[in-house]
Amino acid sequence: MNAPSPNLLGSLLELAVSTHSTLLGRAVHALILRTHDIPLSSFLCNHLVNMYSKLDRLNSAELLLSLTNPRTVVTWTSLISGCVHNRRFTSAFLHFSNMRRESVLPNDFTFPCVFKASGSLHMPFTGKQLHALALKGGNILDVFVGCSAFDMYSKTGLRVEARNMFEEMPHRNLATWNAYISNAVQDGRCLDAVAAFKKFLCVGGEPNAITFCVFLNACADMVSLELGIQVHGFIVRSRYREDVSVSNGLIDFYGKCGDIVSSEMVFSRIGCGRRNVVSWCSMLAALVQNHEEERACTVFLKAREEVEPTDFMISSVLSACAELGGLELGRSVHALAVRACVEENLFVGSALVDLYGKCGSIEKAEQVFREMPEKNLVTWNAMIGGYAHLGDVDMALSLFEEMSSFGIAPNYVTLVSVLSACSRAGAVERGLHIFESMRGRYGIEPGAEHYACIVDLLGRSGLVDRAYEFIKRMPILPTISVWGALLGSCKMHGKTKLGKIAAEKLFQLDPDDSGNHVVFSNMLASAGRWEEATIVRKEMRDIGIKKNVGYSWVAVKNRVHVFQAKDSSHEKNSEIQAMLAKLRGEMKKAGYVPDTNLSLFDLEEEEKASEVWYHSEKIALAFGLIALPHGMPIRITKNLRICADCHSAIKFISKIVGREIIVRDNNRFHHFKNGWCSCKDYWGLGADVPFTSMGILRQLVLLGSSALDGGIAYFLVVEGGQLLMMSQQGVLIQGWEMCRKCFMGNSAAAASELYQGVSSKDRINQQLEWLWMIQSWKRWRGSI
DNA sequence: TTAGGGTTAG
Repeated sequence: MNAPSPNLLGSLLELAVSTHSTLLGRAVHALILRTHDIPLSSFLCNHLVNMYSKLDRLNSAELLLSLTNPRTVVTWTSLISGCVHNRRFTSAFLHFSNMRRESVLPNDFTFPCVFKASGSLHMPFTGKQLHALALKGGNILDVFVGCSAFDMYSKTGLRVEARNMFEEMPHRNLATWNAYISNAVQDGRCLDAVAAFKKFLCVGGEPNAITFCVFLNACADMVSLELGIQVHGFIVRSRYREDVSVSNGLIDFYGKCGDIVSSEMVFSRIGCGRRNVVSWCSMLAALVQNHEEERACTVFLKAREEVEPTDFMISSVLSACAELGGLELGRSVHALAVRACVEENLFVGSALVDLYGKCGSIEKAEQVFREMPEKNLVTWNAMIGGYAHLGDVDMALSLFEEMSSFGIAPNYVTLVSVLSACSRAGAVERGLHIFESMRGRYGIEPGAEHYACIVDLLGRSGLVDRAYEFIKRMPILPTISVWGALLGSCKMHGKTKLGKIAAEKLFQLDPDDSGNHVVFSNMLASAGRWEEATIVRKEMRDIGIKKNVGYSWVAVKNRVHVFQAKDSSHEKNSEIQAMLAKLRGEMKKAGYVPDTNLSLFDLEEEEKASEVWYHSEKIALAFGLIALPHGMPIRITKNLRICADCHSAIKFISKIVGREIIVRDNNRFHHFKNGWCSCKDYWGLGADVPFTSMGILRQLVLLGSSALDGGIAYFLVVEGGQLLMMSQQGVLIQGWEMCRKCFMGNSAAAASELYQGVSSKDRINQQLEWLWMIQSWKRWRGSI
């Protein structure tokens, strides 16, 4: 056999790089060693160094470099560029200085790499030294070098140097202008970006896909829908009409401007064949940004049919889950993250901490937080927010201190969490102290959310009048949340007169919200002012505000059982009623008195007691007690807030039956155990907006814990009251029994059928999947 | 005849 030519081998190594295949790279390396004499030529060595460093196999690349003779600037630049490519900027500098130690001079290819490294590491002084070196060698005149130096100055915040660099450039090309516009946008100088774009067009420049994307970002940041629409028109007339990345930029732009309909239009225009993972992510992010979390989850499930999940996609959908309180879907997405090896990603990790914190699984949030190799402010905020959610002021404050000891400065969001933790825990003095030191100590101007926290803090602790005085002295206009906090406190402490003031402000600011009307009428009702309460209810009806219908549901085996108030339609109704009667007797003995304040009509006491007694969450709980094995926690979900009576009743029941009961309402989680609730009797005073429609109930995704064990996610989808199982690609698994068999390890055929729905890009991937499968099965068997 | 700049999503 003739030895393959160096050119052919070089091309094969390039192929290995472009397909991210270390396997191919190593195979070609082996072929080279078999067919070529040692020492290898510099040409082949350079290719090998490049291949290994691009594929992030730095040890191999360094070893190859040490064997290369002579080592030229090409050898070194191959290694350095690979480091930069894999964001190993410090290694890039290490090799750069090793190169200089061998007296090898950097060239026009080396400088862009090291400029990028210093820009990314925010090292302006190193950047300046490099600039001096590039001036001395004359490399700065090169358009690539000049552009990357300009980019470095922009990214390290040296605006004057950046501008000088741009103005002194002998040549500018499309990339230079793109870099200019992009940095202007990132710097918040959007008008400058627009001016540059116009100037670029004036000097006869022809924009490309990147120019459009970057420019659309400027439009989105200025929320200039009009300008963006003009650019859209421009794009439609250009040859970038069909360009996927430009379309993705448009989806993002419309999403940021709140025009979700246009985002969807652009998305659907791309079509199935051409849309890529970024298209899906942009669409997903646009929905999340516009608070369409349920649709975002649906889009995510559809995206899974076409593309492999990325860290971007997973973190976006996790934030949708967190907003919805969708612990089950969130857990299955966590499993996907493990499988996709992105669970350590900064954004994914932060989103997981946020999800578990918001869903009340604080131990899980702590675990993810502790295990994250890298944290940023968002991560810390998510964890502090988790403690705030629980009302654990001590943990929230100690983490806040710890964060400062790591040299991380808090921001607006951090202080909202810290203050809300104080208010939930009734830590009035500490809360006020932190609020007063916001400007001086942390340099943060208090915003509406901070004021709302303080109103809540004062009001909740009974200082309702002081809270009102505080509002009157506010330097900014009080928002819905500020008045909402006051109304809630008034209801809590029976301050009807002040409550009326707050309610009237709320009706002005947010006339369509049913929650405010409900809280107000309930406040009047609990003060015995039934006539006025009835008037508010009538007003609500007259202007067409309806109180949302409450549902509670509980999952038992492979079915979700949904209940409404006074529901008697369930097939086990007689057993449910018997259970309720039994509980009622035992609770009465334990000292339970029905809290009828929240039953909404002017009824006799006896009738009111029975109204609250038949709330949907109590019926769901009674059913759970009948249907779920003893010792198993009962998880109930409710689309509205849990009422005070049910909250008190479930505390009693948790002690009587010795069971853990977890109720997830539209606002938060309640973890009942031995007569106590994790919320410490606080569950927010927010509006009574249902967190989920019945639509999502059908889409509700549940997940058995076994799936998390092996990092394999199956979606259990509720459809028509039946639980169905779906693979990650959205393929329906026929028969729950088969899946069970598969986990029992009884049927290899069932397992392989299950796996038909899972795409395997190459054999290695498939083997890994099988490995996961076997491991999870072993772990599952070990646990029973 | 091997190495390079600007890049849409959170």
